[in-house]
Amino acid sequence: MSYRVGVTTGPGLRERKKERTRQALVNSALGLFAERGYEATTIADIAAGADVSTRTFFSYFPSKEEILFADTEERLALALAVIDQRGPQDEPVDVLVRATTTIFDRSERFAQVLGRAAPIRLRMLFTVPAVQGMALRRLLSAQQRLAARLQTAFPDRLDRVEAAAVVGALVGALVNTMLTLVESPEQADELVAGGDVEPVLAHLRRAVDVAVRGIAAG
Amino acid sequence: MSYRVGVTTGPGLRERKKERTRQALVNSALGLFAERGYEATTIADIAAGADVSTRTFFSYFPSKEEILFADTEERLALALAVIDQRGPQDEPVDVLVRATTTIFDRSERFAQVLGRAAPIRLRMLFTVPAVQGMALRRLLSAQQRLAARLQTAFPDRLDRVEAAAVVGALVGALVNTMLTLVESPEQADELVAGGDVEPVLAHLRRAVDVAVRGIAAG
DNA sequence: CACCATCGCTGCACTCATTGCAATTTTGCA
DNA sequence: TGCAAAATTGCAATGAGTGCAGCGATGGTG
Repeated sequence: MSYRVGVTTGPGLRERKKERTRQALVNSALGLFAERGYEATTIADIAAGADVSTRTFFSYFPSKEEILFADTEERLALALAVIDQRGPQDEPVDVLVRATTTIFDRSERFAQVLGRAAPIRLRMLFTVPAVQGMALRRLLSAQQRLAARLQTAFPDRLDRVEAAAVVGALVGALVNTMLTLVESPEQADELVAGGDVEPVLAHLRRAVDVAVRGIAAG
Repeated sequence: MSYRVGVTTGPGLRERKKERTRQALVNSALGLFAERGYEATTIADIAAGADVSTRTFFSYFPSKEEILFADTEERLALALAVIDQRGPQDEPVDVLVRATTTIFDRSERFAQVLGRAAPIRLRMLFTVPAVQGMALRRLLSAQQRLAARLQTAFPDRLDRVEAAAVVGALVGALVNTMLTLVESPEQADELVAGGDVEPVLAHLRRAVDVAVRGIAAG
């Protein structure tokens, strides 16, 4: 058993290759989804496009849906980090709103900075039930993690239940509002394609406001 | 073309037979799910248990998941009705909370009055991703309908976006809290099997409170 | 009552996602 | 160079879901 001292041995060839294959799969999938649509693309197609066997696809992603969410973990991590960096004067709300809008800013929001995945995913969200289901399951799990982290950041302001309720209220308001504003894949496409984003954002701000000030505040 | 006057001709034989088959399918499915679990039950099994062909299953339910939700429409209708019956003095919050707790009372809450479906569904919710996804999709759609109805009930208090935000906040808080409180299928089983429900309800009341008074109220 | 247009049920063939298994190939390291 | 672990692959099988065409039951109609 020898130790690797001195040299910064990055990830070995194995790791790098694996990462490349992963990327190839994601690229292949996104390309095909965008071109022919989700249903019309088989896993065999995706694998072929990445030069691996069909069977190998499943050692990278457990299902066809998952590949559309390959980038989300990292975005959640970003939001969690925002929570960790609470200032001493911050209220839980401040931090949470900041974290949440970070996600929205960098994701379901509109193309520019975004990777390729988000716009395609957004479209599939409207057209493929399985994808919508997966998105919602991930959203719920993300909420749980946000709540846990928020509670950690404010140990003497919140208990677990309060944290969950707070996160749920904010995210719930945002999501339901978003769905009300953007009802069809066409509208989604339009926004992604650089439509006028401001009115949507304005409404989302109102949604945040409702959650923050309470339903009763009307 | 003749008119059916006088006699109250109920649904014809065709309809009645169809309804019976539908019930048979639901019963068969629930029985098998409870007995062997969801994955271990094939659609062929379900169909066999209802004395119809496999193919016929799909003319009643579009997918295996759907059969677990055969009873939900009616419960949503109940909640919508509660909204319609707003009193002149009611605030939107009052009505909404009343409607929402109606749903919780009669469903994901605990066995007693409930049909057979709810407890089984609750268990599958934790163990079968596809079922969870379906549940969340339905929940979102229910939120949209609740929002629309609430807006109709308070035309000059709410616009569509506010209504969506309000409903989203309340339901979001409830759902995320619920998930925090009940984390495993075992806990769910326990509650359904008549465990002590009061502490859970107490927490849910706090969640409602958070949503009503606002995240900031801490 | 006989007749016909629907409607529902069924079997069949097919596509595709997903999984377990066993054989083979690649990579990391001694 | 040589071996053990890890990754890739092909193969076979299961099960969900769909389109299609034939067949019998049902509900009027004359």
